[in-house]
Amino acid sequence: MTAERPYHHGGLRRAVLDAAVEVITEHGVSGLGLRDLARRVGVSHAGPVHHFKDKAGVLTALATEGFTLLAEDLEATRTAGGDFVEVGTAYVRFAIEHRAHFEVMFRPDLYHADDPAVTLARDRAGAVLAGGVADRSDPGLASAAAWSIVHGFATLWNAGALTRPGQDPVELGRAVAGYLSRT
Amino acid sequence: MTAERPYHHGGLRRAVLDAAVEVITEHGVSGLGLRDLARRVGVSHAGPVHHFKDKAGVLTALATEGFTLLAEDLEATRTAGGDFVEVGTAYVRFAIEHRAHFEVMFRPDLYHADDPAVTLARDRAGAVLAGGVADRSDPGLASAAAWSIVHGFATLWNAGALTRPGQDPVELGRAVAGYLSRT
DNA sequence: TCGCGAACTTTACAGTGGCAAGATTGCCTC
DNA sequence: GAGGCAATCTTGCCACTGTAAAGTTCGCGA
Repeated sequence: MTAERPYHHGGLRRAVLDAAVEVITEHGVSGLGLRDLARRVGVSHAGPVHHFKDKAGVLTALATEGFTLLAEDLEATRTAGGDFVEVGTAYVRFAIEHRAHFEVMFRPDLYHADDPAVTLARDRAGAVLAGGVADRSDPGLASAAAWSIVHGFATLWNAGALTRPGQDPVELGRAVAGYLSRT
Repeated sequence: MTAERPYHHGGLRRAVLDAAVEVITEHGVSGLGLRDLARRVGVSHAGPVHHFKDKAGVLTALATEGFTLLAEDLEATRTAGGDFVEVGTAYVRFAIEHRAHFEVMFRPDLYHADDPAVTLARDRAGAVLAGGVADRSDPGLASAAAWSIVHGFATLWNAGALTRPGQDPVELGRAVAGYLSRT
């Protein structure tokens, strides 16, 4: 014991973000506290401020990270030759595996939504989503429908509104997404 | 002036709920404060406690009210002979017109989700949603898909992720819901 | 008329987010 | 190696929040 922690933490930023993910996954974003995060990481209550400025700053960083991860996931399945159902399934998988990130990403009232980094990441993810629909008559509408069905499924599942006993949510999501492509 | 307010407010419960809707609509549920609500209504900061017990109690009441209103809307359009697209459109309309209620309803970490009144109202709304699908092969899956697409559209719209210049969201929602019924 | 319970107020306390000023450290330059 | 500088972290503070407990006012039925 007596692991005298050094004055400089080293990876404070990363540690705070990880702790935030843990808290949000367990208690929801409403249970997030800046001081509590600092305690978990073993740092004084104002430690994180230097890296994030705000509580909203922490969530901004989380949202940015989330959109970036999502964009990478979607781009990967797309370039691997995946059709809409595959990309939609990847969307659902992301929402379930990165529940904390996902929850923050679509609550722009919680973070600095006009931050350059986050808007960039969001646009990148949006571009993949918009470009993957087959309907040529009204691409905007078709992509809205596609986004809606996978996003709705993911949201409802994470809110606990869709629980089906003993069913894998990702496979269920794939089946739901499949409903749209039978056109 | 000097409208000496009486010791007893009279309709405190209703007034607090209305104020909460106003605050959430403007600043999101993260901007909601119990003391702020009391101030807006013109009552001491502990006034609302007697009616709601908690801050979560206020949100529980709001969620209950929301699910009840939604159930009534959906039942009405159903009994008026509406098909899935009509019921789905009603769902979207509700989410947009009662944005504050809708935002709270699907954030069970914010309120007492196991409260008897709210579970009752939620089940009632759920029953209407589950019973309105045409697909006989797998009704559960079909209703999940139906719920997902309208819920996703409503959520994304309210989050500001789907803005189309000068388009009526309800009509857009109807078009999106229509994508699913072309089976 | 009286009293009882519901509705509201007052007071108090622990905890929160944000800010300012100070302490500590690694690093870069000479 | 020595000195200085900027990044990093701490301490102390303030206004504010939610919640609990005890006191005050009022409507209403016996």
